[in-house]
Amino acid sequence: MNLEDVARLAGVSRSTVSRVVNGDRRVSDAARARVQLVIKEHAYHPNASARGLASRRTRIVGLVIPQVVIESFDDPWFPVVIKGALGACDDADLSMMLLMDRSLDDANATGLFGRVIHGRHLDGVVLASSTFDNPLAERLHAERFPFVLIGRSDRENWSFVDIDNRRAAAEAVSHLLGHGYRRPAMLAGPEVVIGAEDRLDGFRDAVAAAGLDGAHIPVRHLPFSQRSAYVAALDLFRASPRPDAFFAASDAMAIGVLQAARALDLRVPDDVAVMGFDDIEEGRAAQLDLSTVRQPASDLGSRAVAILASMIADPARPPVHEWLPTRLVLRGSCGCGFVNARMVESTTEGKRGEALVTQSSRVAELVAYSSPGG
Amino acid sequence: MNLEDVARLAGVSRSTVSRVVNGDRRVSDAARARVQLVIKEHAYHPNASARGLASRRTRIVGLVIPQVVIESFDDPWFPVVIKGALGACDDADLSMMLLMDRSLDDANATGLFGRVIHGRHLDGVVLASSTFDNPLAERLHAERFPFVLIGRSDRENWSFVDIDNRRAAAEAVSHLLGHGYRRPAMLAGPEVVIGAEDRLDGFRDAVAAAGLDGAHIPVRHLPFSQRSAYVAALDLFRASPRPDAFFAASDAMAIGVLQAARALDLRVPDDVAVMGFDDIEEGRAAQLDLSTVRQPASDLGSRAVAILASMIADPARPPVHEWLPTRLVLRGSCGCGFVNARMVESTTEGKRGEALVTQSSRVAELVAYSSPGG
DNA sequence: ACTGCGTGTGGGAGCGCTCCCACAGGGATT
DNA sequence: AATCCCTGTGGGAGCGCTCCCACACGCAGT
Repeated sequence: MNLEDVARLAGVSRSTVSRVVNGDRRVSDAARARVQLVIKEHAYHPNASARGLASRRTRIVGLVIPQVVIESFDDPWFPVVIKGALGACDDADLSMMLLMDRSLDDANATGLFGRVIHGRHLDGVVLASSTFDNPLAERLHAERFPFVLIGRSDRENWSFVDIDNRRAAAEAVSHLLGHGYRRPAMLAGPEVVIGAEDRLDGFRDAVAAAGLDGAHIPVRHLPFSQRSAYVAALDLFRASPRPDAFFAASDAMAIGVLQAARALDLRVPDDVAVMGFDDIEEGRAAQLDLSTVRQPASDLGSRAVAILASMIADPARPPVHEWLPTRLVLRGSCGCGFVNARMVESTTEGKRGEALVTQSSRVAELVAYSSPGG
Repeated sequence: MNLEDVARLAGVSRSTVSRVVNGDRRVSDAARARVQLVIKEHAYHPNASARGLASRRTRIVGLVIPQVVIESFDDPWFPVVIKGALGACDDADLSMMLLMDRSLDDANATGLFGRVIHGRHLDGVVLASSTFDNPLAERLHAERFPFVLIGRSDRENWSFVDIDNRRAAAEAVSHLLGHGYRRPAMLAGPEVVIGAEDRLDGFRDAVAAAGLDGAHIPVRHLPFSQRSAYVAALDLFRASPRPDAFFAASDAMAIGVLQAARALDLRVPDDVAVMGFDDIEEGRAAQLDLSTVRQPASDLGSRAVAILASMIADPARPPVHEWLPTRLVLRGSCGCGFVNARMVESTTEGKRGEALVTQSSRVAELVAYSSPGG
């Protein structure tokens, strides 16, 4: 069953069928009705390859998974991004191809870069790897291949979606320090990841704003995993002076800190307070009572795809920089529970008013707080 | 840059270039060398759409994510399957498209089934949804579209890869009951999932083998999530008689049981023993000390793709039923820790000697065990 | 009547491959 | 010397679409 067959059965030309299939309005109602009937009765579906060949559009977009994520797939952040991206693809009538970073690194012809990008398998890609050094994006840009980053970039003409990591982190840490803790420590992510460094900068902003001397504050750069954080926290807990508040760059890491605290019989938040980042499902378990920063991982994926779709539709489109809102979620581990404060939530809007989701900000109503540490 | 251009530059015909590109051996060394040089110098890559149109092969396979998984993406099992599948695609020079189950359910022409399957976007699909009722597989089979299931099926002519859930579960529960617990309970998965029911059957096998009366043993059908298990376990702990051993159909559920035990100040494994299934990364954290059944999730994904690739290459190929090995991983929560037994591991080979991975079986050396429950 | 324009329709020429068939030339077989 | 096969090569005919151009037709403006 192909276009020609449908045309014959409907008593029209190939062109007319093509117009009906592609939603061209310049078709008479009578012809359209006949064609649609034939299409439905014979379950006709246009051949993707033929379409791709003729139109130079495959309607497939790629989602590139960074090597870091593939290695430790226990980070629940990425699956949620995938889910969001997949939903947006569905809405835009696109298909989504999953690609591994390393396949694209390959400078040779044999790698996926050649086969997939040069072979015009895809119309564009979403890159979830927002590292400072990004040779893949560099190359895509050089070849004028449409792409969107998840995670900001300094390059003005690259499109991205991101959250304001620095501001969100600063806000969270300011809240943490507001409970009176004086010896904060940070478990930061890998140094090459922009978002991780932004969270560290936000941490430093808050530390400075609290009037603490940043010079002696411990900061550890680690993979985004529970295990690495567990080990690092154990180590820091044995140091002197012992930290009384931890800011972790991800919830998985924060859970590692909680485990380390439990292993050493330290009470949370009495002996040590913990603030995470992400608001993953596991962290929401009642017993952990983990305070954290909620980020819209699913929206990050879906907005990236939506922007990519618009770039593909209009290559002349100027680059888009979209900031999504985060939200401080206060449970007990930051000290709110300890001081018997009322559970509060406050909100960080997306930067520069570009936020798509707007949420009303509830003012914190802390009943009282005291300094547990020193 | 296309085939024709390469041919002209190399001084050969289009056909010869095509042969070189596709690894046809019937080309002289001289001609091959010249063509390869031109290809390399001009970074030529065959156009995927044109190839697909002419050869009726896209070299893209789909991985269908079940609706259940997409909804609760906190189950770390599936990302690992994806990772394995992606690796196998890379090896076989295939691309992988991610699809949602619901898109395919759509009986209408507009759904992905029409666009992707009928539109010949794909050469085949891997279905990770191994439910008893599987209309999607039914339809694919009816249309002679290549597919492989992850999870067994009763249909003889459908290919699948799976683990022997029943035997692995029976072995795990037998071990658990071997420590002397007399009031086991099971937190089973959703009733529609074949693998979940197999684990339940294995549980019942072990219960019967231990001479216990299965009639009064609590079994709860739940989603594969930590939270649902937490709630169910709390409930069961309040019943009388209180269970003294839990078998959970997944590690996430087992962790929910551990949390419930902690919430009620029950000691593990003194007051209650717990056995999980999956051996996910989180479950390996030292403090949880969770005994479980390790399953090769990554291999499940990669083998499914490999089998699919062979089916695509040879459509006449008889269906493949492949069983991968599991392994009982004994930590403390099953009672081994409690009774001060030596840490042991034993192995379940894949059924019928079809196992790809063979591991030597270490004989359990339990020093002693006693019945904590009564 | 001639021109102009907007709408609906048809047909040709690709898009860049693969696959089949034809055929040249050299060596082995009759 | 004629025949056969085997290897290496070239060219034609698609694959099933999209896109462009041509053109018929009706209706207003001159």
